[in-house]
Amino acid sequence: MSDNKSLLDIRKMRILQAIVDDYIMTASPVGSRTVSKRSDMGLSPATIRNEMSDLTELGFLEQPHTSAGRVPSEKAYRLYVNHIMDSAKLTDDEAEYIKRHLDTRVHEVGEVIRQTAKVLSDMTNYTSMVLVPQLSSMKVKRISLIPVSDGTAMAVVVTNTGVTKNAMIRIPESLSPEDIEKISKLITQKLDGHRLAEAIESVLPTIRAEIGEQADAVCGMLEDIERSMSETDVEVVGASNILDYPEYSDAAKARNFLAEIETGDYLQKVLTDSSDVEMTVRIGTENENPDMQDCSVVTVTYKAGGKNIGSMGVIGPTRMDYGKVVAVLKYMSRSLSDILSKLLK
Amino acid sequence: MSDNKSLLDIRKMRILQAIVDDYIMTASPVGSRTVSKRSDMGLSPATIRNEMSDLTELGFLEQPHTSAGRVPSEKAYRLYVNHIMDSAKLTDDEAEYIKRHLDTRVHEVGEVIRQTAKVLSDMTNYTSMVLVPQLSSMKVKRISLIPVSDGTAMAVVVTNTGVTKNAMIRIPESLSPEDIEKISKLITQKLDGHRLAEAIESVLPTIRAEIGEQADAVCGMLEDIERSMSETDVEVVGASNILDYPEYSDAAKARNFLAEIETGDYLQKVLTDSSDVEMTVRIGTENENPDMQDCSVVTVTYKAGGKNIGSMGVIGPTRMDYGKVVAVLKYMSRSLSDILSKLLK
DNA sequence: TGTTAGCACTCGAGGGTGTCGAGTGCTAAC
DNA sequence: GTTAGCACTCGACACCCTCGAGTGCTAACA
Repeated sequence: MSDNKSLLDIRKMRILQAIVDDYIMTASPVGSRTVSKRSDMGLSPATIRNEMSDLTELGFLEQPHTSAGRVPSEKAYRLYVNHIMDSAKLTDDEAEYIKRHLDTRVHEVGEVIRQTAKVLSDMTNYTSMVLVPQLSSMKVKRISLIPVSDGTAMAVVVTNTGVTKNAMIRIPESLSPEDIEKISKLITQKLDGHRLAEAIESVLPTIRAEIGEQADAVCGMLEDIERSMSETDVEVVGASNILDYPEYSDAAKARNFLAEIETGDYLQKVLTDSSDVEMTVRIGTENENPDMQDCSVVTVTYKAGGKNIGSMGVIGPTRMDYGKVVAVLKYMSRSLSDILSKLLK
Repeated sequence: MSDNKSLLDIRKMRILQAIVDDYIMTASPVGSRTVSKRSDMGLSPATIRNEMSDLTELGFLEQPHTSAGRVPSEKAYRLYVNHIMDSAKLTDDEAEYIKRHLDTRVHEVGEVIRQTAKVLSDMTNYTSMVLVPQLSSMKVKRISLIPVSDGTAMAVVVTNTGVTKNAMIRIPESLSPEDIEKISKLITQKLDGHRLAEAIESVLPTIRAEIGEQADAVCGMLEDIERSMSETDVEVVGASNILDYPEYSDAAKARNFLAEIETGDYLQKVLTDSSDVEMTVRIGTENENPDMQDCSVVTVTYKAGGKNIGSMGVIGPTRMDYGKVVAVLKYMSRSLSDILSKLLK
């Protein structure tokens, strides 16, 4: 892939960039005349045509039909993202906008995540998604069990970073509220400072030793808790934005896209798969999901206390403004990381 | 409005019904020939035409242009819903489908609500919404406070019906976990069996008397809790279904509609406004929201233990299949009420 | 050798025209 | 009161034409 760069001389690169830039703005095929005028390289359309012909042969451009302009191929976007795109700086206005709308006084993680998704979508006018920080990687500080009715209780897990999550779990009907409180204290004490998944295995024997008879019940409860803790939540905003782009003016296509967004399965998969890579860009068919193969997904991670705890991303047409999206995402990643680091102490 | 019935003789009614039925299916203007054939009244198209002309004059039909068929007006839908529509029975298959997909073994309210919304949307192919049972009308059984970090705690409210809700609240930094536990027990004891809103007023003085110094803090906490308990959650499923209907083939229109659905504000308003009326139907411009004025919203309430605790509804084009929607909603209302009544004991 | 002007060619978009068919309203006859 | 007949309307659709943007090729130029 990095061969691409050496394959193309500077001029071809500049022409390709001009074409991609133009196509990103207009969504209609770009002709040699336009490139000649727009790119201040002082070349005539004829020359540009020759170069464009080469670029087409090399697979960077595609021709919808003989006498239309050229359209960038996925390969071109890939090259653009990897080598050409000058990771645009945000304008002062944009940075200002983000600052103003990410309310740092908010004291709840969920609220911060929602705000982040909103800002991300508003800034880019694409669909945004933010993975809610995942507990499984954090250390447990407290697990509280609250009796709800005979047979069910709510478990609230608090991590050392202050992120919380709760789950309804089934409990043996025989347990009294007092029993539950006892168990609650016991498991908090045993799990404190451990990661939930690994702690369960190492700690269970101890628990079993201490409270013989109810051990099985506790064991089941911990498994319930672990299961629901490992469920990931995604905050999605701006799904309807996709209808602003002509590539989705076909109702059936838009429908498939939106239905996929609505279930969230693919988004969740992308975000969790990308949650340890600082930045990923999936262009068109690089998405496994068929309904997503003419859009692109860009993700970045965010941290708290120097450690990756989640990721977020933007979904738009393949012809998205990669420069802006990357700039916004990087900036937002830093902002969110700062806020969370403070919030979670 | 009920005059309408007397205004129209039986034959006009039957013709109108035939037109509405046909238009609901096809979404294209209905001509006299079609009515003549479809409705087995043995009348020639010419006769039908005379009647249709009258119906147009009376405001029940509209003519897109001179030589198209007629389209039902909102007034016609209103009449249809109020008087004509035979509140269709579900087919056995449909009832079976609902039974199969509403898993009665699920033991968590939230999950039941999500399932309900899903089934509702799948059955009708419109957008569905279900209001999560509201706590404010229920009696508190327990309020647990769980320390999360200095300055914040999570409050979990459990009602006598077993519905739970939690909220992050701010607490004075000076409170130790032990203090919090004490307060937690105190307010549970004081509020047990009362409705949250009214209890706060009546109980606060007692609390104030018992724990002088921290009373203000507790007071603030209770207000925080009350505020977030009165927030209503709505589960929405099938927003993208609207793109299946030609009336939303215009991207801009679809966009507005979906954006409105996405914020959920209007849906929430409709559901809460309707949460004490067994069934409501809002047709077209009967919706206050401009973006919703060419769709209809039908809602029903659901109960637990004989008492209304929430509502749910379906949103679709004005030309929706009211008969089916009403039948499904009524059936689902009973099903959900049954499930919740058992679940919440 | 790289660049450019010129030119014939292609093809979609858009506008105009004509036909077709569904539908109407009116009138007169049953 | 119902119906057949008829002239009329109007959108949908197919067809044709023109226009313009764009191409590829060739030959001339620096």
